[in-house]
Amino acid sequence: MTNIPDRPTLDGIEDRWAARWDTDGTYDFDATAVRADVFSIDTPPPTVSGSLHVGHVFSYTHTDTIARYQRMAGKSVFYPMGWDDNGLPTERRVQAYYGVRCDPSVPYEAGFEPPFRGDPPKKHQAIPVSRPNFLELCDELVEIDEELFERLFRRLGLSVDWSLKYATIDERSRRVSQRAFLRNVARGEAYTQEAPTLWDIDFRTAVAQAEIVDRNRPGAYHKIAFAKSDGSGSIEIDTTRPELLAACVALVAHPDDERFQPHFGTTVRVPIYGQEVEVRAHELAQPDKGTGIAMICTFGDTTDVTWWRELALDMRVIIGRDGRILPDTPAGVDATAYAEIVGKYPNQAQKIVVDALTESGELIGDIRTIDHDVKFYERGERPLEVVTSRQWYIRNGGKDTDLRAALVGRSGDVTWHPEHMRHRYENWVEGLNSDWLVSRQRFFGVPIPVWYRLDDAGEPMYDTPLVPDESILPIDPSTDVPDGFTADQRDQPGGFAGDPDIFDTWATSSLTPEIAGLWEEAGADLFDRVFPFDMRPQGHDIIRTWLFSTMTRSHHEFDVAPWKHAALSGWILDPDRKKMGKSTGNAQTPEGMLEQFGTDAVRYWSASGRPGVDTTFSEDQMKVGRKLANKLLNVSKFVLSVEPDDGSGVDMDASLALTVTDPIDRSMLAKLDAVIVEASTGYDNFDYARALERTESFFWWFCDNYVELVKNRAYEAMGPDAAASARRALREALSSIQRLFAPILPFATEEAWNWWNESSVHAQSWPLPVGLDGDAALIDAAIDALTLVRRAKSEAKVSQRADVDSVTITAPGALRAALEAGRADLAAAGSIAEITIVEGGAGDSLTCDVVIASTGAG
RNA sequence: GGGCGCAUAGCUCAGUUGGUUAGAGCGCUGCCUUCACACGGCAGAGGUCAGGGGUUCGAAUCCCUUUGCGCCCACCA
Repeated sequence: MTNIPDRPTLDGIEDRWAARWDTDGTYDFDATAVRADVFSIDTPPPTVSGSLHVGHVFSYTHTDTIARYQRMAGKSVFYPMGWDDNGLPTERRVQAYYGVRCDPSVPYEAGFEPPFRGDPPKKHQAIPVSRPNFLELCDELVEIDEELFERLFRRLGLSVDWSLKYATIDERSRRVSQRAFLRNVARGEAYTQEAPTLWDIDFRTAVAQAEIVDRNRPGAYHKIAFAKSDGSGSIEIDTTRPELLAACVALVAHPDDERFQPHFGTTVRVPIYGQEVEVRAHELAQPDKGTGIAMICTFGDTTDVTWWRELALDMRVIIGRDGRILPDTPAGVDATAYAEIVGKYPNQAQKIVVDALTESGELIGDIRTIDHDVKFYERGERPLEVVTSRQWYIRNGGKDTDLRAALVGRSGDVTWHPEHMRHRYENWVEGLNSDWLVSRQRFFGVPIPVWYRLDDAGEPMYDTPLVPDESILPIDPSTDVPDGFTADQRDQPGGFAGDPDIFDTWATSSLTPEIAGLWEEAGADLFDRVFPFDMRPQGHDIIRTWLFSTMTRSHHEFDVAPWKHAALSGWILDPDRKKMGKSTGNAQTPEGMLEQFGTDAVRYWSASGRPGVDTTFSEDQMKVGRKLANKLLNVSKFVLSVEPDDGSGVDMDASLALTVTDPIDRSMLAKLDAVIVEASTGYDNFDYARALERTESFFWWFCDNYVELVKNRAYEAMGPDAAASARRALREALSSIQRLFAPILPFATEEAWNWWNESSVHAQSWPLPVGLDGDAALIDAAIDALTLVRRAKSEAKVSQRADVDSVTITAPGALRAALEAGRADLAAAGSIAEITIVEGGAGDSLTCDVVIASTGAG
């Protein structure tokens, strides 16, 4: 029955069992299961640019433990994997990998060969390639990356059903993304608008509020005098951006500020450039900032946008989409002065303007350097500018208090793990101030599936976009032609034009439940079996992006939250408690860690990080995990090496209650029952760490105490019935222990399980309490006594095997019965010739007087 | 400025409705090559539970407060 190696080992078990699970389909989803029998997971699709890092291993392990538990608890687990491969990260990686850049004006070249495949030299000048060629290279590279990712995730033992794979750029994702968007358009939840937006000048694309981060940068206050137009003196303002003087359209102070009330409605002359601008009043102006009066430029920051809109000001645009000063002189601005800064970047223009101000005497006092926060695109390298452009938006409550309140309320549809993460979501939604900008002026992404009629002047008619029928999705409006038009009408007056933009990656990944669940896909009946999903696992850093955007789409489309539970993972911290960075040591790459410690050891470390809690990277914890996995193999070997019914004549198929007769064994099983309940409760609450802690704690106690105590009896030192009780209890406990550890240590448990079983441990049912009427506390007395005997031997510096002539245990009455029950086991475990139990002491404390045999004491 | 979290042994962390003497692992010290395991076992040392105040018969746990650390958001002329 058993097939136990002489020397159990963890080496090589990953490859062996991962391959076996794959061929056996151990983790296949049962697509016929009804909703009530399904546990569905909205797996985070990792960005496939670059490489996987320790954080991936950490958080994906958390999800996998829950998936494995739910599977064993009887659910058909829908656990797909997706790759987030569309969008800017891939474009950047393609540029760096092949040494190219996308230039839509370049014609397509069939059979194009990039100058490099990996690691172009640093000084290499990127060569321009056509958009279709660029997209081909994107497809090529993501395929390479995705293979790498899949290999690592398999090595990590994720119990994913790999047949449920998707990529956010694949045809299905494009179709789902476009379908959902078109429905948003039809219901008025998506709209297009020309407006000032934050703009990255390097990537030349608009960015959304959720992708903006503050970075602290040095800046400087410049005090500048604006002469009153009527010659009655001047007004001084402080600005950090003097280079925008040419874009100045007004000054603004608070309406209650008595210093400036006399000036409201009057005009001043802008230094150097000469345009006349009005002094205005607005509550957003802060009397205690700078000189209390600010210049408004179109546009220096988002406050300027607010003032420009609410005060109905003129526009003087000077910064272009590439971040350089535009060639055309704005109205009212001195052309000669303006020519000095044309074509410069803002920092270059600033020097020129400051020099001119210094020369003219309009720069007052010294420039005062400061550190201040500046808005950046989270992937960007230069500060964002505000640029006016036409963009698509999806309503998310940023401009609509009712919708905002509804989306805040959706938080209540979800159980958060840990609970306090709810606040992150609610705070973010409550603080929104704009709708969700979903269009991007980039290349590798899902095309926005609309066209525009062109009027007789060739101008697009944006208010009435032409939309495709859902049945032909996905489309690419740059090559597909709308109904009622012919290809030669493209970009012709009276014809049509395709929308040139793509969706931001979040606009597609906000639909992962719909993509993975085959929402509205032809012939599929999956969606109703999995939606709303049971679980959304993700990092807490992307609550404002992925979690919120998924919620928004589901709210619009289904009027329900897309999942029942949100499980938020923490960060990985360096051992010095700083953010995990590049460090030395091969163990800090996922591959190196898995190689050095073994998968189960790394998973053990991951699972010891409690949900939502930042966790220190700890090789020590991985060593402990390896020790645990090793111990599991060895104790399994021991338990299984004691044949269950070896010549005893005892019926091992009889009920547990009939075979397990010894109160000590029943006591152990009662403890195990409690652990099973606690571990199950932990997993039910998405707290794998608690389940692990309870299981592990019991396991070490089981090995160190119970096994040592009953070992001799199991060897049949006290007769067949006594042995049968111990053997049966040992096997019962082993079976439960292997299953309890299976979600955390899938490889070691599978290895040991297969020594005595035919099928995978991961296909077994989750252990249930056996419910024998054992007294969990009973065994503690015997173990306390055993510990005292061990201590006596340790202090006498003799072997634990040394013979003991006699032990006199002094214990209060309440414990004496318990000691009697364990008396024989204790004598055998401690090699004790004679045990005397006498009345004494109080509570549950006992003392031992140990007389070690003189012979053999050394 | 608003919100959230954290603070327990040298280190990493448990300690779920308040309940005897605050636990584990690592590290450290000593002992034991023992018939599951030397990738081992046994034992030991080590803590004013961040500080202060309060509630209670009883507080690491509940309340108030101070300090320190971290995160999110807002403001950024």
